[in-house]
Amino acid sequence: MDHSKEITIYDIAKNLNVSPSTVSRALKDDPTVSKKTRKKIFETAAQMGYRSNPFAKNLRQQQSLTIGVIVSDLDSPFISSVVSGIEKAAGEAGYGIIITDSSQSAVKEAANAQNLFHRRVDGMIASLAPDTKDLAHFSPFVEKNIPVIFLDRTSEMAESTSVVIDNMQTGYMATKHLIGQGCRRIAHVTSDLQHNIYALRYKGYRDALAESKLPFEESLLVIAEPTEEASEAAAKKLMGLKPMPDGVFVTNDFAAAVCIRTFLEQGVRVPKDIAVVGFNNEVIGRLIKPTLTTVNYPGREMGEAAARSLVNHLKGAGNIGSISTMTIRAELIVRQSSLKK
Amino acid sequence: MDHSKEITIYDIAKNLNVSPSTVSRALKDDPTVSKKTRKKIFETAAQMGYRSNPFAKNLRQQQSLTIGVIVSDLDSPFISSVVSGIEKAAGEAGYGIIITDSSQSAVKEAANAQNLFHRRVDGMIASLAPDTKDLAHFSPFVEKNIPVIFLDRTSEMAESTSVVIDNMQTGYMATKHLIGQGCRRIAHVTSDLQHNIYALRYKGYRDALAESKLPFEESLLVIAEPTEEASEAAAKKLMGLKPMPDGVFVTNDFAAAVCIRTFLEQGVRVPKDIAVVGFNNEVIGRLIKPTLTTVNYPGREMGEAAARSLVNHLKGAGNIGSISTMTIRAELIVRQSSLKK
DNA sequence: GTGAAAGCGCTAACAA
DNA sequence: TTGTTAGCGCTTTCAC
Repeated sequence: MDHSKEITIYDIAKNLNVSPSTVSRALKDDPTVSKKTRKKIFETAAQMGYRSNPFAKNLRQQQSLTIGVIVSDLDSPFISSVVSGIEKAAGEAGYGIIITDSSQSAVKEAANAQNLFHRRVDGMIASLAPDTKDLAHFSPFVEKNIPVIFLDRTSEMAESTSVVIDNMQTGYMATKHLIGQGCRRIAHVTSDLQHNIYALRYKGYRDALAESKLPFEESLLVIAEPTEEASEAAAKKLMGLKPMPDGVFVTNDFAAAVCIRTFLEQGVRVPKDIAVVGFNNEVIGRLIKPTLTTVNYPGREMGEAAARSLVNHLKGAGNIGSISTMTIRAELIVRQSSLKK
Repeated sequence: MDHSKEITIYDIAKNLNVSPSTVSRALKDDPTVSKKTRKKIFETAAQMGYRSNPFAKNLRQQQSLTIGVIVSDLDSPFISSVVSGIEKAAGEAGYGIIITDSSQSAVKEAANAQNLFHRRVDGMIASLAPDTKDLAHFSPFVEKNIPVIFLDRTSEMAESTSVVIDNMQTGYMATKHLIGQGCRRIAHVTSDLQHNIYALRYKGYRDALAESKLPFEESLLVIAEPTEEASEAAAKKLMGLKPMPDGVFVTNDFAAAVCIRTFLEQGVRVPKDIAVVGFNNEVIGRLIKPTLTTVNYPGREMGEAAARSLVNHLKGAGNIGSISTMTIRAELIVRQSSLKK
């Protein structure tokens, strides 16, 4: 397509009356090349407008300096902060990232995995789709010894490195906080418990209740996808319970915000009648009234941690699976929506 | 690193007693290869676990099937929806995307451009950093005839294809709406007017005022970056004006939300005392009280449009610059914050 | 319908 | 310190 010819190391070599290998070496700042020639080569390279050809390099070295990323929904605040962290850490290490979005579909996830496999990424970071059941689409990577790091949404099956937060701990922490505020009848609005991140948060919630000898009934557990409609329905369901719960732990900020809005519309006061804790520390939490107590889920840090660990591994530390799970600290951010005292 | 050997077309060829060229042809479904051998080759390729080597292919064909993307802040709702649109359209056309984030810095943007240039992307999509003044870092692409599409944040200097919304029109539309609601003294909170997207919205605002013969004074124009502090300060500034404005057009939803919160805290009623229109249609707009009237800025569509147009061009339609600007329709979403009637 | 052979640009033995 | 050479895996012209 472009007709301005590409400069190669051969052109530089000819121009300077040295051999291509010398140029190649010089360009890598190899000290076996004399300082003087190195300098000369650098200069003419720049002046001739040389750019190295990564394809030739990759072909030779069998590596792409590229990391494949699969996420479930790029267009979400949490994921985009994760990706931004990955991009940062990978970029600093000289790696590029190829991003694919599974749109929450296991089928598309598998297609993306295949695609990235064929593009010969050096490593993978994946956040699984909600409905991903088996990990067969990652086995080509395993066979070829291409490291895969799972992030946030992992699978128990995965015998691999993953970066997660301590979901159980966060569930426990959030519930404990509500108990500390005097709540005695605490509900839990969450998503599909098949998924381990939700199952673990649920377990933390139950543990906290049990520890404080507070009762649990099935009706206090509401499963609702974090859509506007479902969250509104969930809130109404809670209001219908007798007696009404005096606290609720919602595993998503957006859903929590919708719940609060619904409560207020019906004259239920927050936090006085019902205290609310959300999850994710999204920006909305600071803007609604009352401001939202939430769990800060450090997406950026998680992305950075995943990428850094992948790169370290790639750069030949070589100790596969030396760490199998990295747990990033999540913290409770207390705001108005949960403060009864 | 991986010891399980890679299968090449030579292995397949040997296995089947045909020549590598036949295999190469067959794998591309070239009809000059007999149907029978084609089928056999496909089967053994699959069975042997062959994957084509994109580096060799790229080296031969001088193209990477990759699009470089530069954004100013990946971790923002608008940008992430843009990227998600790019990913979708590019992926459908068989292109991968390499994403880089300039963190709003012109310097980093230039570094990213260089990086992508060296990675030999086939095309580029860029959303400029706020402080990017000159476009020198894109000239290597121009010289090599690599198409660059600018998105959203463009530059007048750019003699290239760009995808934008009609910013002037949105400014006009938003202001006109406020006028229609009976506002007579309308303020404008926006960012650095050096940047054309803000300059154009401002012009639209002024045009609407002029058309309705409404007065404008300098004090009605408040420049504030969309941070929490600056937006709060902006709101306070407006409340201090005498007489106080009865309407305000804020060029960012988050900033608008902070303004509303600040107004309400000081006992200023929205929309009764002051009507508010935001910009971007972010999710917060639906959750705050009152819900926020805003301009819907279709990030996903813009990303898709940019990628599709780039890919078309790449696939050899070849008509460089046949379209120089694609304008995507933006629309006003009316909610409570602006309804005086 | 199929094969032989050259070459894309680079790196890394090995030689000098 | 520098040069020679082979080869990474693929495509494509030209020949058969």
